[in-house]
Amino acid sequence: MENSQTTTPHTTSALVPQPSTLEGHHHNILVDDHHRSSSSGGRTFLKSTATSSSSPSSNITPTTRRTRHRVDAGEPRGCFNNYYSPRNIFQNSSSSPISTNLVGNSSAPEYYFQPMKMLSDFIGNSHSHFNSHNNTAASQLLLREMLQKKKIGYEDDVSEISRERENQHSDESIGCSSGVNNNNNNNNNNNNNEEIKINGCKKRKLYQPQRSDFDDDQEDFKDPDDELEMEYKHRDSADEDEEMLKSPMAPLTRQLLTCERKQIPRSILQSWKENFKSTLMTHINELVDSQFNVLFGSIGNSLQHPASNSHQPSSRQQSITPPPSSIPSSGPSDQVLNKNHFNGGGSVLLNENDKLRMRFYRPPYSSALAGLAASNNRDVYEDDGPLSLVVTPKKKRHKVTDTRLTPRAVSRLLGNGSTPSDHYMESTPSPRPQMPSPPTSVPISLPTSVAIPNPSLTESRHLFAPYAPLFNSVRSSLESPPTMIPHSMINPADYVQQLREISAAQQQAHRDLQREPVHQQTILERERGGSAGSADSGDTTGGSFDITPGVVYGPGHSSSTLTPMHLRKAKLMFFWVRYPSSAVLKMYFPDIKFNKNNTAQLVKWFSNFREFYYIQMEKYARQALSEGIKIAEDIHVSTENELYRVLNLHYNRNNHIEVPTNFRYVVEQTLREFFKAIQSGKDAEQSWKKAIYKQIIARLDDPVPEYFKSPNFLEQLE
DNA sequence: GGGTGGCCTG
DNA sequence: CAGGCCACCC
Repeated sequence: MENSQTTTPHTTSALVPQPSTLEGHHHNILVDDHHRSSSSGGRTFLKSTATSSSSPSSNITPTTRRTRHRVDAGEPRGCFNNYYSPRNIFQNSSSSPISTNLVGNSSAPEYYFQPMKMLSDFIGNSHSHFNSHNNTAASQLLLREMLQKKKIGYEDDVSEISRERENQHSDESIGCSSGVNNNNNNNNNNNNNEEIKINGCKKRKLYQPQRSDFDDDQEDFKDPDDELEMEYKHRDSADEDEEMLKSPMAPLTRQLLTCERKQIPRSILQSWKENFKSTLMTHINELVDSQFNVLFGSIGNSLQHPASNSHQPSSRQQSITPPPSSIPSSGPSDQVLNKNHFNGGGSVLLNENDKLRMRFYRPPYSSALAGLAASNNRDVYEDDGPLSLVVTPKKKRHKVTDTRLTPRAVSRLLGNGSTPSDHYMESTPSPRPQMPSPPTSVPISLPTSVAIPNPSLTESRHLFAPYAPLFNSVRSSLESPPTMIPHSMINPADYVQQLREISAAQQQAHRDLQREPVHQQTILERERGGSAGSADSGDTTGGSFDITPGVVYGPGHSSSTLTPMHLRKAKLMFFWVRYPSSAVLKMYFPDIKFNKNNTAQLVKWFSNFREFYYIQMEKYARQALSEGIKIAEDIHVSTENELYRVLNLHYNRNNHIEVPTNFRYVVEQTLREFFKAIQSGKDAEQSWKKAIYKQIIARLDDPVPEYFKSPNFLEQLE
């Protein structure tokens, strides 16, 4: 089939833009850019009215309004906008929280996430701790607790505090107003809403099960508040060992230390030890205090003392830290904070390992605290619709994955088995550069683009085990024995957490049961539990399941989690079907235990695939038109065409399979249809694409090969 | 009213 | 890719 069409090179090139051709036509090349930048091919509803877009001869009807005129869902007002561009394609990469996952995925697994829990424990413990020792006034306790929670919120983003302040500045008098008036630079209008709008979104996430705040944090490495992270890490790193040895969990601590020693220069450890004992508690207390003060400061001094007093029964530190204004309060911790203040500033104290960890490890503190604070605030301020300043933890997007880099590729990158500490590059959107992998024992991470599962990282190991050789290999080389010390504990910061957690384990029980790391058994039960168990209950505030969506106990066990591998598979399926029904999809993912959410997710994937597909179609159709093609039949798509390559790159990036020949035909037909529609000016109509979608494209679906149903298929994808 | 699919946005 | 929204369909 191809032959017939490709036989006439000149024709082909003329029709479907090919690189070489494009160069010749400067004009054409620009088309993309115009579209890209103006996001308009013709009508831009959003951005500009009559963008200068030089778009081809085709009319550009400046439809100024952005109102949705769609006659039919989806078939919009012909928006020519939003051509996908590399930028669009990669745009998320920088913000992808996935990077975190990588760590877990490759070898660090669930351990990695414990810090979050520990953090929560820590916090919780602190609370109870305080409370238990101060029964003086119930009211005070309550208030204190509230405050503390709030504080925690602040703490969450130490670095963000300033930001928060700016935002919430208006209400220094947090007391009553904090929850009400503040928070909202963003949500001024939302105060009245029952539902909390987060960044304009008030609905729960459909695909990403609601995750506890903690979990959320775990995943995201990338919070805006890097500084904060730095601060905490730093602070912690500066201190910790000895205390640990004396703690109840000494044995564990020792283990950790041992581990650490392997990585860290002795000298560093020594210094840590020396500093640790004297500073550990101080840091902790100060941390708490400073946060308290932040709150108190805004609320009023009157509360300050009681709080601080109640604080530490042991009264290790009574010092009252400076008011909010000087957030980084005085004291050791402050110094650290200041030092870290940034971008390298803190590096002074860091050795390579530290740095590494800093990248890999996301201190539970920040986000976790924020999350906790948020949740707590809800409790406390039940009546207040709006949440306190701290609240609105930004929703993190959990992109299932980016399969640009195959596991194999990763393994190649890994080479010796050490990790490509790609996190250094995590902000780089581009395809993973091959980084020499620093020999690190610490959290090993894979490039963010490596498939990491969705939220449910905790189970990544299990998830991938059956499928990806890569992961197995990685694990074999990198993964520690079962007894492996949690990576999370490697970082001194974690020690603190751990301490707190253990020492106060009992007290927190009431609160974070739901946050508990889910035991596999539990998970399994949940999954079996049917609807409830599945990540469905998105509504529930806690939606805890998402955390560990699906655990694969081994081949043959189904999971409710769609992994990057599944995504890859879905993309490949797109070569056959553009409009698969959910029923069909379910058939082809026998290893998935479907529920409402993951079904929707899968369907959404195809929707996204189509979107990309159609965007490309329109784009190239217009190019063809601009190149002077008069007859749709003159358009031929060969496997060499740029369009084809782009599509292949998108759906079959690593050439996992040979693209079915029919796909080329489908592409060609689609392109022609778009071309004809544009040529005839139909694109001026509201839903001009709809006809193409339904009458043409949807009918070109082919049956997906049976082998896609094979449980081994994913493995074959590597 | 639920399901579906497209558009827009991040 | 995901979230949200919306319009359509049944």
